[in-house]
Amino acid sequence: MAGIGIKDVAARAGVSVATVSRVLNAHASVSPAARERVLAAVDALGYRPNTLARSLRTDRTRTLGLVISDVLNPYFTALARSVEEEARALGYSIIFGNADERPELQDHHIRTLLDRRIDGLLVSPADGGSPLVLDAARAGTPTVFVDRWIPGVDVPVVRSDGRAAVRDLVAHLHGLGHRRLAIIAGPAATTTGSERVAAFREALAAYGLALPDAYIGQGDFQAASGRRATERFLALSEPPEVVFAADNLMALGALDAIRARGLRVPHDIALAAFDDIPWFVHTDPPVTAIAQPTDDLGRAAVRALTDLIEGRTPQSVTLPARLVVRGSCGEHLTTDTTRRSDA
Amino acid sequence: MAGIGIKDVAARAGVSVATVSRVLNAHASVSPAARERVLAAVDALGYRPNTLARSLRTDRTRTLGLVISDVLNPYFTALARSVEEEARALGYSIIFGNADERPELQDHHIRTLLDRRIDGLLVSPADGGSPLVLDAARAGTPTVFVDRWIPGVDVPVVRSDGRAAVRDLVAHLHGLGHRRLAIIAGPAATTTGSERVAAFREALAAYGLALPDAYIGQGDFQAASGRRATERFLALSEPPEVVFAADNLMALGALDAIRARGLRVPHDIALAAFDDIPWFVHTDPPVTAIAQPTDDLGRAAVRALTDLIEGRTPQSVTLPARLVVRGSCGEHLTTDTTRRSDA
DNA sequence: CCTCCTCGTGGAATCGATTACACGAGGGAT
DNA sequence: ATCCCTCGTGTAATCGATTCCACGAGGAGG
Repeated sequence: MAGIGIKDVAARAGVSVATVSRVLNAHASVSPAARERVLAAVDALGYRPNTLARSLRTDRTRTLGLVISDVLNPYFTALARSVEEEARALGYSIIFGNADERPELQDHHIRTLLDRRIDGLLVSPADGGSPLVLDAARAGTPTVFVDRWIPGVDVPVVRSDGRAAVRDLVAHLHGLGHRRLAIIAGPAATTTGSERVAAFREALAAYGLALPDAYIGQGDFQAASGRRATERFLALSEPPEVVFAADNLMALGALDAIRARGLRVPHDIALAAFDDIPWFVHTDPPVTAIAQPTDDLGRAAVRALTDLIEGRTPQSVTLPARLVVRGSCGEHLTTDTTRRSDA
Repeated sequence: MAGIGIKDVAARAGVSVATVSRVLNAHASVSPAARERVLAAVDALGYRPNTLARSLRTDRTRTLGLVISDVLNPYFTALARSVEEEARALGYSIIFGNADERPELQDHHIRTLLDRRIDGLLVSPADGGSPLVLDAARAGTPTVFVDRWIPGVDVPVVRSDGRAAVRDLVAHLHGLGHRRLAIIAGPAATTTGSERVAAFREALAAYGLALPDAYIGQGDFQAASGRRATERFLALSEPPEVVFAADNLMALGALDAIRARGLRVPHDIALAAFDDIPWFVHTDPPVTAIAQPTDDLGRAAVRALTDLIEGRTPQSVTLPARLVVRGSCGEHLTTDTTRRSDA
């Protein structure tokens, strides 16, 4: 029923299937007359090649898999969007998998992506040691890490370096008089989870400030964990003056917790976040954040992956993040650097 | 190289490929001994069936296509997440396409989804008359509309009805003394674009209020259009007292415009939005919004589609939306009905 | 005029699964 | 003992493309 095949086209055009295939793939030589008739037949029948059959034969799907950590996180959806856009421009399709920050769900998606014989894999690993990711990379599936990576795996990495921006942030906070600074970290098993803490600690050290364990909240990059960590901070006998959330969702959770406690930002406690999102302009108060060049990251990741697939030598890329000061840490000293929401 | 096939498994297990296939598909009768050896071989070789070949033969991919209007819109990502979750529970995979509210991009994705021979299509059409969607539905691809639909096409629709909630909203606004109410509409070509205006107009009529053309802003469900429409409202000689944005992104744009103008919500102008998102709790001020039961919509849509695919009779579903009052329209009278961000 | 190449073309193998059909062995009924 | 079913299994066709190889026609060069 729903089956117009290459044979039907061949019959209508009065040629063999080989010739039809050659026309469709701009292969070898085909006479203008035959090409004409084939194209006419394709058109008349509304023929579309069966990509399953094609891929089975050629062992290429022109499809990339992208496993993102959390679709509900605006940072990752922005990343996904730019990845898809660049891939489309390069003639590839993207199949997404949403790991929801759960390693087993990540593995599920990687498994089904590999089963679909994608040409390459783009991952921001939800944990440090997923055996499947490692297997995939070792087994020869072209793989690129984006945002997060797994140390010791020889795979290109596209990410942004937030250290300078974190230093700027700490300078800003110190300048406002804050001395007791806390962080809500991501999972230690993720690079972004541990690196941001390290960067924060280093930056504090430059001002002779320590980062006591009680001021390190353990989160999982999701809102609920940000709320829990913040509640714990607020219950301390000496609560921090500033909470720095390692991603935007945990910052949301922190706001929830602060609000539930009846406190005000920044008067009672200051807040800053990693990852900038359009809503931060309009929160109460506007949130000071570290912005990543999301679109560039997505583009670079796709380019690295297609380079790998097509036999060129891929480049790891590290782009700088930058601090965007708003009002959530106190007195707003600089000129307004807020972003428009469609920036 | 990267090719462990069913033949290899058969050879190692000392059986034919037919037997291997039967074991893997829990088909007909296989002796326990043979089954045992096959499973052992599968395990030892780390064999994974080639889904391309399988689908080519069986003409089923156990994959559904979901074309959403905009990945950057939290409403749609929440929908996508629940769709994927339910599909996974039912043994299906999802391939997403992001239309970015652009009909031609929507068609591109529908095209590639059909080329991939998905078993069914879930669409929230970006415009009213995409020929491809119609073709797909008519050509026999099981199709379900979600959120938005195209009138006159005989396809199940899963959506929510906001009329009651809009009436509640208008009652709330009227009760606060507002009389000049404006709306930022979505594209007229989308059902959600026109219906929300109609519901708003009806509700106003119940209070003897009119909806002049000048108070209908034409948006496209994206932030920039919300900003433009709001700027136009503010430039009127008699600006509205309330702006009701037909989706959350246009509400974001409206906030941008209001803020740029140096005005305050709700003191200078009130704001309400269709679609509730976690950030609305923390904006300045918290935004009164109409919440859709996103998770239920996603689940119902997948069930309707799989019913269609598997030969059961699918059900169209309409679920009610509900008003969530916060502070953005003025004096906060009711008890706090804000949502926690992980609700 | 004969040979040789090139060009356009078609036949058929192939990718890796599923599945209709055939077949032999074994058990129960008569 | 004979017949017939059932059960487990293998052989081979098939899905819809791509692509190697062979082949005939026609032009160029000797």
